[in-house]
Amino acid sequence: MTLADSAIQWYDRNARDLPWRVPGTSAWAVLVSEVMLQQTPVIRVEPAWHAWMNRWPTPADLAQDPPSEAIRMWGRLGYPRRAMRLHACAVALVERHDGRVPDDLDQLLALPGVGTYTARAVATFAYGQRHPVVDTNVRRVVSRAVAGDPDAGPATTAADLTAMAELLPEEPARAARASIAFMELGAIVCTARSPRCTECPFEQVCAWRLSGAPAPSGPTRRPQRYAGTDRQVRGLILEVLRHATGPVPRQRIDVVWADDVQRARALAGLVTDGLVEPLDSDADRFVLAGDHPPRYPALE
DNA sequence: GACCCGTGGCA
DNA sequence: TTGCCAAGGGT
Repeated sequence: MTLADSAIQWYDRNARDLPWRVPGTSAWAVLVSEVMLQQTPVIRVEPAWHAWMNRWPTPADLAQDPPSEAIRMWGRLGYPRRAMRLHACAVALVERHDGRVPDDLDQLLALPGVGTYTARAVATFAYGQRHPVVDTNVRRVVSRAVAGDPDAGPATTAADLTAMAELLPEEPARAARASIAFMELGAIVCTARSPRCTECPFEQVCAWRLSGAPAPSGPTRRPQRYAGTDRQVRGLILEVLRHATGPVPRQRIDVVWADDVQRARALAGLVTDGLVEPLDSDADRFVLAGDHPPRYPALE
């Protein structure tokens, strides 16, 4: 039995019940789930995904609202640039693809916020095509089971895709199932910390396990700080703007962080990224992108 | 390839 | 308590 076979067998008995896996889920719904799942845990994505799909069932629905609404709906999922790109993606789908999600890999890749992983995930899970789909889970599982390494090193896209391609069954539907099975395995059994090897279908064949499951050696990747970074300051500023019902005076932003230089840099970054817009030329009021106050009809 | 981009939960 | 980590993408 191949690795893919045993992974699929395990998946059939142990897969989580996730709403975007329900047969018949639209490609748009799959795409939204994939973008939300970029660096955000399933447990936090699930309610947000339901709310999002309920409000914007199709790309056209989202494209009709301003980016600010997408940023607000994004809530505290983190990396709000993803919300903005998902909105831009909806606009692109309307403009270039008649409001539908394309099934072509290159067309998917050309969409805002859609990279190597997400394009392949949509083509595979929404359209049943045969592509290697490699995320952090797959890289870890393959790294351990096949290469015998405790952890995958830095992502090397081409090599990762090649490695996974060799494990895929020929039949597309079964290849897709193998990919989701590897991902699920990495998510709930072959975890980064304290893997549950006794529950793993690869227990008897895993190269890492067979070599005694050595701990990772040498320096791992450098830790990601958060406290005190620009990211924290950006988060605090955006938090204020998300809850605002109108233009926010600079004074209300000034109070979220004491360091003038860092605060100004963070705000400028948000503007550069297109998440925030200065409302006036002297930049003393701010809004979320596209969130302009009503104007006097006489001026229109 | 290195670095930047949020947020929260858990060991 | 705090470091680690979570279905990446863009520059």
